[in-house]
Amino acid sequence: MDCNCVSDLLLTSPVPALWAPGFAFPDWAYKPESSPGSRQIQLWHFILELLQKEEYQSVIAWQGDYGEFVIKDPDEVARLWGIRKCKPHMNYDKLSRALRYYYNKRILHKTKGKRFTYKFNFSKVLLVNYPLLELGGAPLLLAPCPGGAHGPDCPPLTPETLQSLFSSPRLGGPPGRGPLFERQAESEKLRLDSALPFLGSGVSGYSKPPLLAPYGRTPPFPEYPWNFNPYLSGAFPLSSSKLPASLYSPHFYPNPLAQLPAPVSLLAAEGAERGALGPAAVPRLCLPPHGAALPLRGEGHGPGGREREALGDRGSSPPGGPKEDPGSDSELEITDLSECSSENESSPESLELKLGVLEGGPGAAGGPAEEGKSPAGT
DNA sequence: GCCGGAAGTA
DNA sequence: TACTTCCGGC
Repeated sequence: MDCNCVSDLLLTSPVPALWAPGFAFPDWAYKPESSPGSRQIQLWHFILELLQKEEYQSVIAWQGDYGEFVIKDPDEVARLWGIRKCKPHMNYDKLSRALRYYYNKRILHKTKGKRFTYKFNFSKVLLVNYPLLELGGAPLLLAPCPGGAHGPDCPPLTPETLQSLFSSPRLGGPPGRGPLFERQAESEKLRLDSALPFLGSGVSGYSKPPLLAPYGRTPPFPEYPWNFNPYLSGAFPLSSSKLPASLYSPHFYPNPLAQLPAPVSLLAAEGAERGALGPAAVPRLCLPPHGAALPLRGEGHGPGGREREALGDRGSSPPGGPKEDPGSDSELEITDLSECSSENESSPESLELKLGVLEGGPGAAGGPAEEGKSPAGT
């Protein structure tokens, strides 16, 4: 059965890189065709998309530790996921089951004690998709740290370094050549998991930076090193709309899996995943230290809410309203499950959801999130 | 709410 | 393969 949902629209949209503390997901992370093992949108991609969109702040948002997010409105997230997948009967129970399958894959894990709160294992996400950063000929990565140092001895990769890897300050530079490509020295190696403590198992010695005042999508930029706010939607030092095109060019993000011997890629991913292999067994990604501190982060975002019939009451604007979003970087549109085939027995009028600014921005169509939702709680 | 087994689906 | 659906148990 065909599903003629709007997912295609959404998925082929140029979604900008989104945040990770000190790291931005390249746009391939949001493309179904980049989804490992599947041509369809994967749930974690979808979650990232929502997290990236400002208009869904009241539905799902980054919170707590790096990589951690809270589903403020489980029903709404489930509804959106159902729309995307043409599963009108989707609910949070089912969605959460899918999320739980990510536990074993180490893509996600649950933040215990916090309702509706999960945490991304970015190392897995990254390495599965991008096990080896092929640096246009520059020998890179997956090599032992200088001096044979491994593990804790390996200089950590700082957010700044990661930032530099995926941003291109040289706006006039040759396309497809970010700072990463300027690093030619063999000693320049990248090691993701030591620098991004939220990566890996989720258990690390990383101590949380001081909390900031309640954060919003308007970041207190000065508070962040390299102008980076992990809580900004699509947080990136530069507004995504201002990011150099080269940042998203396929040249900049070749698919290493297509270029590398499978064993190497697999080993990298596997090593990062398990973290159990000895250092000699698993090539590590290393880069020299930059000495930059981890970005501070904000906290204290107000609770969202959840009270909505699965496909019924939608409505108004999210708290703060889906404002005009002239700078919106994606052209997402979720319209109607009626376009789904057989499975969709919902009333056509029950679903009309606009994401992003396909035409006139989210405000034009009314955001999916509602006003005055009560805090999630049951 | 959360977990994970089991069976089914595309 | 990546969920979806259902469900018993905690």
